[in-house]
Amino acid sequence: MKLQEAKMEFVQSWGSIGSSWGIPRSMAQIHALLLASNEALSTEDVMDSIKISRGNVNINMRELINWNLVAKQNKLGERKEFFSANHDIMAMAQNIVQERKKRELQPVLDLLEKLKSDKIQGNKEEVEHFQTLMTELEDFIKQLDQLSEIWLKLKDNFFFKKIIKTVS
Amino acid sequence: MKLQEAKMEFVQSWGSIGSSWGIPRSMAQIHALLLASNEALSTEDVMDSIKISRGNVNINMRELINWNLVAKQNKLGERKEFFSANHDIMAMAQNIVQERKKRELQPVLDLLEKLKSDKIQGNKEEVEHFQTLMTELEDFIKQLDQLSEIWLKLKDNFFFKKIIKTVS
DNA sequence: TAGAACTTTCAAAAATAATTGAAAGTTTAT
DNA sequence: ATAAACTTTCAATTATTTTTGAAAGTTCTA
Repeated sequence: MKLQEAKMEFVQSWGSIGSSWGIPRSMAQIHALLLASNEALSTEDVMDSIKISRGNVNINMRELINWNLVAKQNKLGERKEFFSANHDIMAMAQNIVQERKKRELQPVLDLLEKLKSDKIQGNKEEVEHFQTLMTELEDFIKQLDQLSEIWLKLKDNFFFKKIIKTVS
Repeated sequence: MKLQEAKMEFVQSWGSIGSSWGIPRSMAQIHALLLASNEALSTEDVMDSIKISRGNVNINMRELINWNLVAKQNKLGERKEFFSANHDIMAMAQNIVQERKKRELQPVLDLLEKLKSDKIQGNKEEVEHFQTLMTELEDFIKQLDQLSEIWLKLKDNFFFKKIIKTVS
């Protein structure tokens, strides 16, 4: 199998995976292409490789930059902009988690906060049931947060890793 | 604020949150409704509460049952089926994680496996770069797996919790 | 300051995903 | 066996999301 084919298969699959996690197919594909590429690519390189429009590359590249997954590069003597992925996979994952936490966990917390603080009127038992639910959901989300902290430690703390291994 | 309003606000929000995580809005809404409800509900109860069609309720309810988030119930003397959510939030989260792992992480692992095992032809340096990427992604996914194990422990092992607290 | 090289924007089009609803299927009671 | 009560299915419709591409905007060079 030629490298080019392998790369393209990877790009395709990463695209569909992203898609099922709520990340636009093109964004995931661009990311995969840059990850798999040794050197920085221009907008046109990307357009040609994955056959998508200029606008699409532009918009999704911006998003990847926002997520800190990709950075702009300049090549000496070239006017065009080039792009390269952050090749540290663990840092990459951290950024994705961070970003989704910010975008999608925060709204839940806000909602729960609001519904917990409001004085709710109704049948006592039912109100209690509802409020218990709100509290439990909040606890759960806090656990998720804690878990991502643990992961950070796990990632680069040898000592910590050992302890977990021992206890598990 | 009346309990009914609070519930409905929760149902709405849970719907949009689900939506942004790649879960159909109606499925998330039905789940929220059942979570917030003291007692089991019938298909018609759900149709009326969130104003969606019978078919929609049926299909999404089946999916919720597949995910082990909801169970069928029978009421004495009633012919209809009733549905109730699993009210243990942590178990619920576990099921969701499990389900997504199965559906979306497995395909990635299969892909990486395949691309790692194939003999890839091309410029040596580039091939190496590509293969390193594949290996790193695999490691990363394995870490995710490990993390979900740790979470299980964290959930119900007091001793473990303590240790983590100490080391963190 | 003109114009070439390049980037950004965004309304419209295309692709994808979710929902409807009525008909077909099933089960239960008499 | 029939009919009523209920559930399931799925082709067609509707809603949502993504992508396109051409025009507008920007920056650089001479």
